[in-house]
Amino acid sequence: MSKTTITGTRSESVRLMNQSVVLRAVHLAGESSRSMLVPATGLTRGAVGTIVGDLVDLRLLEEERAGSDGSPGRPSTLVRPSPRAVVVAFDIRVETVAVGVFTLGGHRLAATRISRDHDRGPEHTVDEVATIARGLLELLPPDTVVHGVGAAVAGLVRQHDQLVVSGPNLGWRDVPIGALLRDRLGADVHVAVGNDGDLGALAETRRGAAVGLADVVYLSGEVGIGGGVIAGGRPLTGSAGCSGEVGHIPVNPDGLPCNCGSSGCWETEAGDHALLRRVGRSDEIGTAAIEAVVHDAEAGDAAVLAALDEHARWVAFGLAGVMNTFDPDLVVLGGTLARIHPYIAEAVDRELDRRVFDVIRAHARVVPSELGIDAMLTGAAEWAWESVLTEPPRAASGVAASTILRRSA
Amino acid sequence: MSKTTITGTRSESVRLMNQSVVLRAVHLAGESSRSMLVPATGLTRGAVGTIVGDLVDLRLLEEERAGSDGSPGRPSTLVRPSPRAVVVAFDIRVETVAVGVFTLGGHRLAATRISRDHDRGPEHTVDEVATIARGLLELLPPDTVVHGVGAAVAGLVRQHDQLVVSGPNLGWRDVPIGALLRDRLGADVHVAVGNDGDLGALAETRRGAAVGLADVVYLSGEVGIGGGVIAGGRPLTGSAGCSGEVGHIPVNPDGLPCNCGSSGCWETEAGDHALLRRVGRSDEIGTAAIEAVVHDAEAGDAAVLAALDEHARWVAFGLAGVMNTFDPDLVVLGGTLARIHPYIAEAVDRELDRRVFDVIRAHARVVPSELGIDAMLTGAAEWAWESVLTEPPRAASGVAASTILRRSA
DNA sequence: CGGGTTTGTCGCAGCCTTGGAGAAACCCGC
DNA sequence: GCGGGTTTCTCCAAGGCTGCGACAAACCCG
Repeated sequence: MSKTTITGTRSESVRLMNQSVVLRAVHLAGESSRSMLVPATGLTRGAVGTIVGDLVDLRLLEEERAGSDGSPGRPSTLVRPSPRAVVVAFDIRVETVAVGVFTLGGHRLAATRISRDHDRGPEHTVDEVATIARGLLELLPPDTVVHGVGAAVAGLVRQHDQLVVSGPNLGWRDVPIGALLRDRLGADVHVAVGNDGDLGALAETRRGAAVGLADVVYLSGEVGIGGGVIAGGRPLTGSAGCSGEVGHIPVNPDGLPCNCGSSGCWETEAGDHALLRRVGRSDEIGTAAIEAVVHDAEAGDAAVLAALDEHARWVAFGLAGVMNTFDPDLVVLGGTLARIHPYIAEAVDRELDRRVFDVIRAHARVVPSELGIDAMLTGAAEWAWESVLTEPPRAASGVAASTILRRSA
Repeated sequence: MSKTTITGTRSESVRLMNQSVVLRAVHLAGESSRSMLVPATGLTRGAVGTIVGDLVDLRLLEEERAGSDGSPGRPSTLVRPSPRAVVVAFDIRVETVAVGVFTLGGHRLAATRISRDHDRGPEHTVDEVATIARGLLELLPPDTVVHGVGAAVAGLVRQHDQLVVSGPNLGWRDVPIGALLRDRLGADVHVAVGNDGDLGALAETRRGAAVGLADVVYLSGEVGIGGGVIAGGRPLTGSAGCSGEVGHIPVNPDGLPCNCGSSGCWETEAGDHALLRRVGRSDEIGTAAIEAVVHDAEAGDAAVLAALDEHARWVAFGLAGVMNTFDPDLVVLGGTLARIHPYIAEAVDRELDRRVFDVIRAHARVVPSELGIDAMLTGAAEWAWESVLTEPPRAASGVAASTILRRSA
């Protein structure tokens, strides 16, 4: 049960907060100059100077004397994320798994995606991704420091013990994914696990279609419909960290049974299965089947287009509820919803015009994802960085990449 | 469009934040001792001492040397909210309007509720409530200071201009309620306006069934179904301040038209009209009609009980979506939903067991409101205090009650 | 009257800000 | 091409504010 607590600020935490603010600013904006950080953080030149110094000492940032940029005045020192400070990100979804290494600032140094073996358990999946991660780390300079591990999982993640409580589409149940990854990569590495929808939302607000926006809803449609919400600039977590499961809003009293145990959930009407059902291909599954539908739509197949129109109405039916609930700046559609967006956008908009409050509709746009399939992986990296971003001195407990290589060998 | 900004902490703002923390602690806990405030705020004795001194100077708190309380040691100085520091709260709903005066700490000094004249416009309503407020203030000591005005309105409130954009059940549209109240009470008084559901949620987390909980959903069923959400300890606002309209989640593709322009909204299936329709009394409206239904249920009327059972399924149908969306600690039912709770609780629970994820269901309870009809008024007071709680020095710009009496005469 | 507890006060350390000196680049006029 | 003026940035020392810790005093109880 989550409780609210209020805590006073002690003077030592002022420095901590300002380190966090400066580091976050560089992380979000990428390479900056000291003088750009002054207005961005609201601190003075002096404070920025010492704090950047701290962060350089922690090997999180690098400074470089800049050459002239053509403008008058002395050029400001450049500040950039260190390319030796990285996190490892995992994206574990139904059909594929992906591994990536990301620097502070969100630059992707390397990434691999492979198809997932459905028949074997979570341990096998963890072994596989850990092996890939090792392979990626081997290619990096030996002084690279891993500051954390992030994992996006297509299932409900209970935050306090990082347990995948339920991943119906993965076939997982009560999988201690956080502990498994930690065991496989070294007990002292910091692991952050999140729901795929939540991390997709995080990624799109940091690196994608919703950069800088405070109220964002992300919808991923892979097999089911996952959701993630950024509210007031912060990820919505809920009591156990399981919020944002908008795919399981009941929308059809006469609907089909859902994997979750309920029936008539939004994802049973607006997910992949529903789409394939509507085009009369209930026996097919997976990305290939969806691609075939998109291909036929592109070719102008009237039956498919009609099915997409019907599908759009269901997408909008649920989306209207989500928008009236959250009053977002932006709704980002990922996965299948992004893929079919061109063919459903008009019908969705029409339905939303009718069902969403005018005040909300007036400013809320619905756009396809910018990050596409990489949203979750990017989000996992952002999630992994979060711990260092809030408390930069933790960077001191980062683990040398070489240590992880020895451990997992 | 809401944007995220990050700002560094300057040393002067530390004091501000700590004043806010101490004041908030006293506001929430009521009379405390200095020594109790030390663990509650995480500050040291010295800091608490000087900060309490500041707040006493601002006439927000009072100190009193305590007598012995039986425990060993020197009794700690008592700290309590000043009974002279008040806010005025308004609750404007469909059938009635209410006015109250609340001290810091949430104590209600006086309150009045009258029925609302449906046929006259918002200006008339504002005149009426302002007159009542004047009457209540006249009864208070002349050195009373009004630190703000809060209003709960049964409609969508756009925060940036405090406009009631849409209050279909009130018959209001684009009413500048904030400006009207300010004009009527004096231009220098701080006015905070909020949606009734949002303020109900605030009230229940501060003074009602959800005290101290971080993730709470409040549902008010008067004519429609209003909602309010506290997420991560903070009220969910959304981009324009119009979030939490869960009553307008579409739940029935074949549903009836809704006042909002859509159809099949949750409130068309779980609101008062739907209940009366199910018991075959579509021609009746209002609290009296609902009371009659409750009376018949109490008497064991089989048809009414069956209708309530059907109603319960619709209540749970929408509620399941809300719970999967927010993963709350607690759902608080207000208004009609609280009134009929005894007759629907079992059926609602059964349906939720089936439709809500187990992890969420395991900790989320559904309870009737503790504050009842006063929830919105209490929430309006809390909302009014919010500005002073965040920045205590603003108390210096409170307005003497006598000034308001002169102004509005 | 002694033990235990709480409070107030004082010096110390940490953090940020201010303001001035100095450095580095640009522009312009000679 | 060169030097002065301008702009912008960095660095440094002084100053103010804050919270922290330790001590002594105040207070209650047995």
